[in-house]
Formats: sequence, C-alpha cells, structure tokens
Amino acid sequence: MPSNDFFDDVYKLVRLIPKGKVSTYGAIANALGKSGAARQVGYALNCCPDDVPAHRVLNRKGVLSGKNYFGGERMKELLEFEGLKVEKDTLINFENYFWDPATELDY
DNA sequence: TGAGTGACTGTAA
DNA sequence: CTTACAGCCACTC
Repeated sequence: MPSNDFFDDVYKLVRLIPKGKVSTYGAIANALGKSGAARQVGYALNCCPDDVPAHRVLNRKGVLSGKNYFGGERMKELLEFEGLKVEKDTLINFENYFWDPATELDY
C-alpha cells in the first residue's frame, strides 16, 4: 500500500471526472502540476480504490491501456454502462468525451 | 542514496 | 498508417 501523497491527489481528481466523460493520464498529471508524471498517474490507479472511477482514465489515444490491470472486461463494461462506446480497447469519439480537469476545473 | 520500474507522451523513421 | 527511442516523474526495494 502506498503512503498516499501524489497518489491521493490523483484519486481525488479522478473522482471529480463526470459520469459519461473520460480523461487522460497526462491531463491529470498536468492538472496536478506534474506534466511529466503521467506514468505515475497510471501507477497510482493500480491501487484503484473502489471509490475511484479508474475506468474513465485512458491514455492520450483513448485506449484502455490498463484494462488488463482493471479486471479485463470490467473496464469496458463500465464505460459502456455510462453510455460510452468501446471498440478494440479504444474509446469511440474519445475527443468528444474528453474531460480536462485543468481546463474544466480551471485548476 | 542509488538503481529499477511503469495503466505515459512526443518526436522520429 | 505503425514501430522505435528517449524523456519524463514518483514509488519501491
């Protein structure tokens, strides 16, 4: 279990992602002021507490890079359940559903 | 303290 | 279009 510093900030921000929207690791890292810590964001989500919608966080291509770590189909199921469409582990119209915390929250 | 690692990203070929 | 390489930051051992 992590000590939760940077991680806690990541969880906090991911929880703010609106339902039916998605974000990216880089956007989250940037919103936290760590533009180069995108990898850490993904690493943080590896701990994936139940109250963190990690399925809404994708890489810059809109691909479910971490679906394997999330529980296989579960990630895709959750996204589709929120009205999103996933094909070949990639979110359709990703740019249309993209939610940038740095912009939307004016962080 | 230092080396290894990664659910990433941007640029180059 | 895809594949490769290097830079990046935080965490663990």
